Amino acid sequence: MPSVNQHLIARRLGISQSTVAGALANQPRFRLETRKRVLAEASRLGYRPHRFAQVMRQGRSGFIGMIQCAGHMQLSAQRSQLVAREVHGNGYQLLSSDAFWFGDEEKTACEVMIDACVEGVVLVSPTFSFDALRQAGIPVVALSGSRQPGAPQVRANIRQGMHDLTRHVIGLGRRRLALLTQWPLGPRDEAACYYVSERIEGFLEASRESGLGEGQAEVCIEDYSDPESNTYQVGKISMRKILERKRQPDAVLCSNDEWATGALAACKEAGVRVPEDIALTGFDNLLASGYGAVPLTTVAQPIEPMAKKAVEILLGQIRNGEGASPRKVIKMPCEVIVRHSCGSPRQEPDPITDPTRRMRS
Amino acid sequence: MPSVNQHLIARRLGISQSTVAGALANQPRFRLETRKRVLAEASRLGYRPHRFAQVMRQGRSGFIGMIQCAGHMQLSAQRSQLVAREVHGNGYQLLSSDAFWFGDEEKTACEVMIDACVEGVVLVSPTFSFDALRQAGIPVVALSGSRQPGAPQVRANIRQGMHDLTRHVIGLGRRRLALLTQWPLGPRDEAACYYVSERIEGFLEASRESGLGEGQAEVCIEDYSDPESNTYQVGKISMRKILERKRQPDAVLCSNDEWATGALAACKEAGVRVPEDIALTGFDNLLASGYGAVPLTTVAQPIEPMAKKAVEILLGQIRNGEGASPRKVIKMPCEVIVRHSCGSPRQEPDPITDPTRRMRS
DNA sequence: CTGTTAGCGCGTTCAG
DNA sequence: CTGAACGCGCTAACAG
Repeated sequence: MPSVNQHLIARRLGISQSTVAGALANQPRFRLETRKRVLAEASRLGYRPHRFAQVMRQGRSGFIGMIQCAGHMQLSAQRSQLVAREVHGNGYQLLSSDAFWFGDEEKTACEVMIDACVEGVVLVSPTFSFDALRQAGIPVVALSGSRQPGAPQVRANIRQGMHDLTRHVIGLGRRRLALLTQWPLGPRDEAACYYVSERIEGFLEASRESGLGEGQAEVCIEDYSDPESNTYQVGKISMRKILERKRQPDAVLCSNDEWATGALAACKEAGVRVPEDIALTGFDNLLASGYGAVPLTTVAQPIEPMAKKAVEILLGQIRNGEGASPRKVIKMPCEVIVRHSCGSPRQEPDPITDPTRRMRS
Repeated sequence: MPSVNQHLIARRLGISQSTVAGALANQPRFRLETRKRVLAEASRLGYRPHRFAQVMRQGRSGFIGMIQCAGHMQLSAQRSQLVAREVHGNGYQLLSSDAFWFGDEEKTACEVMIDACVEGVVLVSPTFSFDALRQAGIPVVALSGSRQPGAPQVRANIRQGMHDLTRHVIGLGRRRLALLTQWPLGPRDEAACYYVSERIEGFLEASRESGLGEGQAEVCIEDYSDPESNTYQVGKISMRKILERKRQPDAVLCSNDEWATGALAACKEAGVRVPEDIALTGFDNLLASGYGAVPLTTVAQPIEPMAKKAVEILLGQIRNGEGASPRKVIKMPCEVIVRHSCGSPRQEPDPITDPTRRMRS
């Protein structure tokens, strides 16, 4: 397709194609002058080697694939951007696609990758199993998302993040905590859904450590299965249910920032003040979270080091031929981002002297 | 690279490679039985044609490229998702990249596309000029973003959207309007920056139509050039400046939803109520905008028809060999989404009987 | 109806 | 030091 090829350069210089090939590869066996002439003519004509021909000849494509699930979510988008930078930094081209682009989800995405002869694939927040890739002998690494059979995974230490966040909230004097979370729609095996189960574990662990008793640390598992409604909406509806109760928590820990944003809206609607009446937290530290009506206290994942590590592992697999890390899981530490949605430290609220509780009828 | 090729199938069936090729292509000149046998053996061995070899032979790659600028922004991400679906629906593979992935911005992105022999490129919200593609003879279409020399563009009718929104706000009784907008950092020619100038025009036009006089429709052009700060932050800071004034507007129209969200936070900080004291609007109708503390009145672009149209035009260019639409601009209508941030219709506020003005000292 | 042959652009080997 | 020749996997024109 590129109209200017080695043959053309050769003809214009009155030499043979293979000489051009050798000169372009800077093989020392050619006279320096010849090499210079070839290079000059090549750049003058705007020569670019035909990648596809190179691939056919060399066997390796120089492509690394990236498949995201739900790249429209901000966190996923941030991750993929960092992966891309890392891939390019290592001299590869990136072929990216989104599983949601296709009707039949993961199947087509895998075929695209296989067809393009990618040397490896980074799965960004996968929600399906992409076993077809491994069966085709392509090295794979998962960056967050669900666990992939036989592939290493780099992910955040959700448990530690939730643990630290819970302790922070308790440290501010809150005593009736609720964790708002949701099982994913797909299969619920523990390994795949670590991001749910670790949130719960970290939450309960921190509560126990702080001496919170029965009913002081409640886990609310929402089973909201309408795939049409967006994440904010789910958070809003879930929070409404909590606000309808007789006895309300004084802190609600949401499983992500979108939920928390929706929950905030529900509070506002109901006349419940944040953080005075109820403390609210998110997870993931989205860009918007610091700039809403109530800046969110949340947990940040180390997305940059995570992306770096994932690509590093993949390249290791490609080079060492699968010899690197077989079924390893690398957990990287989260950090609590303190903003305004939990307020300042406060005493155990005295139900008699404290007039701030429950403004709604 | 794919270890199973036509040659292998041929050997196993005791026929020649070219027969296999013909049978796989379903050429009617072969016996039905032969074709069936070949197809069966092919699928049994998991044969997939080597795309790169096909490309070399046929000249066409079956790839369509997509370059986004700032794919981490939600609107851009939504657009690219729709483009992807459209591209696949037309039997092409999508090769996508983000100009921000590379250090040197557009240059590498173009090279990637050229190297991959894409047959055309959709530019999603481009902020640079991607002339290198056109120079390489690759058909291009821009979806929103800045105008590309010699390439058709599909974009929203920003002017009409802003016009309708302004009329809506005025219709609710607001009389001191401010439009908050910003010139992009790059070159400021009108054609490229229509999304700024059309906002201004639509705003002023609607104001004039409604009989608003001097000082009742103000355009505030922020020149905030710190590339580090995010969009929400810019909106917040810009709004703060307005709130510091002696005489404040009673409606602030922000140039996008992120700005409006940041502006909302600034109001909250300053004790200014939305919509009671100040009406606030956004633009783009992001997912979050309906679920914040104050659901945003905003303008929705018809992103789905836009994506469809852009791909349709590109395919036309590819097929008809540049003959389709040379330097056409297709504008598609926007729709005002009414939520809560402008409140209900109200009388001209009476400064004496109305106690709601300006709570801050 | 089937097989032989040529060549897409590149990199490598082997003669000269 | 240089060029001729080959083959990666595939398609298409042509010969049997």
